Amino acid sequence: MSAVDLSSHPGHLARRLQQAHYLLWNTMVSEETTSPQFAVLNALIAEPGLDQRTVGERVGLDRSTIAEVISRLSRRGLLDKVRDPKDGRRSLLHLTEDGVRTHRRISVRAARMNQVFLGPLSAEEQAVFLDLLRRVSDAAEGLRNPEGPLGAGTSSL
Amino acid sequence: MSAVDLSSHPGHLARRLQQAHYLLWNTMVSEETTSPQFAVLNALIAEPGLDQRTVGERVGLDRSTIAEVISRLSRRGLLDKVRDPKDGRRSLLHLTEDGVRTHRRISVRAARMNQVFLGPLSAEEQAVFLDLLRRVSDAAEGLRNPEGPLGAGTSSL
DNA sequence: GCATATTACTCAGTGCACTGAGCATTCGTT
DNA sequence: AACGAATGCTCAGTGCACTGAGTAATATGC
Repeated sequence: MSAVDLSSHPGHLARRLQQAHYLLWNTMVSEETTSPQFAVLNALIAEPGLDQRTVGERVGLDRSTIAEVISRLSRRGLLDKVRDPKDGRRSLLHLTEDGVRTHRRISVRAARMNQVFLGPLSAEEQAVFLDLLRRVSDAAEGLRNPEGPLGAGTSSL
Repeated sequence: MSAVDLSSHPGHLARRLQQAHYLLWNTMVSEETTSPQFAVLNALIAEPGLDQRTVGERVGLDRSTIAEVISRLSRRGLLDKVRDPKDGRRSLLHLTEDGVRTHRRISVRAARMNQVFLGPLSAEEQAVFLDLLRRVSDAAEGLRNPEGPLGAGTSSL
C-alpha cells in the first residue's frame, strides 16, 4: 500500500541510465568491444606498461573484474600481458597494433554515440549533467576510500 | 597517443555512478536484497497480481533478467508465483507477508541512503540531477522502443 | 637470514543484464 | 477443428561487478 515512485530513486535511474547506454553502445559503437573494455584500452594508450591493479584503479574496476576484462582483451589479441622481471607479482600490459587500431576506431564511434546519448539535453544541460554525475560518483567512491591524493574534506555532517 | 578523458564520457560516468550506488546500497540498505529486487517488490506492492513480463516492464528488466530476480525472491519466500488458470502461459505474482515486511523495512533504509548518495548536491541540484537522469534514460529507451504513449518527436537531426 | 606482512593476482561463488533459441499455451483465421 | 502467429516463460551462453579465500612473490622487521 505504500509503494514508492522509483523515478525519484537515483539508484534506479542510475541503473536505467547504464542499461540504456549499454544498449546504445551495442548498436552504435561495437558488439565485440564493450565500454569497460574500451576504458581499459584507453588507459593503456595513455600509460602503456601499467599493471592490472593500476589499470583497474584508473577505470574504476576491482581486482576480479579487471582480471576478466583483461583476459578477454588478451584472448582477442588486443593487448600483451608480460610478467614484470623486476617484480614477479605484476603483469605489465601493453596494447598490440590491433589494440591501438581498435581503440582508434571505437573512439570515433563512441564520440558519435555520446552525441546521440546526450542529444535530448541542451549544450548547457549536458555540461551540468556531466558535472553532477562526476560529483556524485566521486563523493560516493570517497565514502569507501578515505584515502585520496587531495585528502580534502569529503563530508561535513 | 590519443587517449580520451573518460570523465567526459557519460557512459563511463553512468557505470561508475551505478557501481557507487551498488556499494552504498550494500552497506547502508541491505546485503541480501538488492536494488533491482526492491524495485520488483515495490512494483508488486503497487499492483499485486502482475505477471513477470509486466513487472519487468515496470522496473526496466528484460524477460531473462526478471525471471532470475523473481526466482531468487521466490526462493527466499518473499513472493508467490502461481500459474494463471485463465492463461496457462502467465505466472501471477503476489508478495507474501514476508515480502511486504521486507519492502517496508528497505523503503526506510533506502530513503536514508538516497540522502547520503545525493548529499553532495544542493536541494536544487538534486532536482535537476533527477530530471536529467530521467530525460536521458527515457530518450535512450525510446530509441529502441519506437512505441510511446505520447509518440512525440524524439529527435530533430 | 628468516618470519611476517604486504602486494598482485587467481579462483569460486553470487547477482545483474543482454541475446538467441526453444517450448508450451493461447489466439485469430479459416 | 486445425493451422499459424503471437505470447509468456525457460534455458544456454556471454559479460560486467562484487566478496571472500587462497597462492606466489616481494618487502619489512628483527
